[in-house]
Amino acid sequence: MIYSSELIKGTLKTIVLKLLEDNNRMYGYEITQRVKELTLDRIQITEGALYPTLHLLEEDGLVTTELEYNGKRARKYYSLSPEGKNKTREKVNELADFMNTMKFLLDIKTQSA
Amino acid sequence: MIYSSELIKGTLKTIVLKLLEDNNRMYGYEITQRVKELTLDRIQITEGALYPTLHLLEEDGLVTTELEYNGKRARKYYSLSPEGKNKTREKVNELADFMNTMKFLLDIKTQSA
DNA sequence: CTACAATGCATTGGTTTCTTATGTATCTTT
DNA sequence: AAAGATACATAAGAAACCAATGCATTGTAG
Repeated sequence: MIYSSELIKGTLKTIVLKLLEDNNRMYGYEITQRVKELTLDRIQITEGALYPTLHLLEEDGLVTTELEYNGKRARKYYSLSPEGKNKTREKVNELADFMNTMKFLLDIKTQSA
Repeated sequence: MIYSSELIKGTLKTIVLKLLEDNNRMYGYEITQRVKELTLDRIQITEGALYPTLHLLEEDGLVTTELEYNGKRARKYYSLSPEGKNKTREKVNELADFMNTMKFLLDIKTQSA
């Protein structure tokens, strides 16, 4: 099962922040592969979605970047800033809370009216 | 806590289908109120989001409608069609599966590389 | 050794989906 | 009588993602 793209909308930023929290620093392509691997191909982040998101996180001061070369090939490493770490906790908590609410909603069996 | 709107993106259709499955038939305004009530105000569906969604479900043949009058005030009741019932199961299962995956992703503590 | 796949960055145009605002009308409460 | 709640709906715009494309380097299969 590959999740319909609409489901992933709204969670991408949180996923990226969480991965950065766990891995200290990562580059873009690595993030797409890690997510694909961790979710057994169920979530496939496209580059057209990821790069704008990373750039936005940088603009917002949530991540810092370091450009490094592996031979001639450039890699842009992203790391959480202190604000980014706080934001990550916020977003993860919010998502966890949201999932509990949704779980409740989806389990409702009888109406009250 | 009121969830940031981006979180709700992509789940609205599933929420509506699930409510209709549980309640047999409902009208639009009732759906907004029921969701608000069930989620203790955490999820507030705006009418600008709900009505287009309901119309789309109808176009897709997932719901049928009956216009009824309570005095002079019209209410448009929505009910799941047989296809709508199948679709509801699909969407609910997909969302449940997605939430499990997200839960796993958010709990990851160490990197593999 | 050469073509193809994978790695790695990025942008652009378009679509979907939601938000905000507005509009109309009825019913209820103060 | 006014204000708020009920009940429908649409329109303009923004946000976020997708699909496609582009460029360049590195690894691999034939």
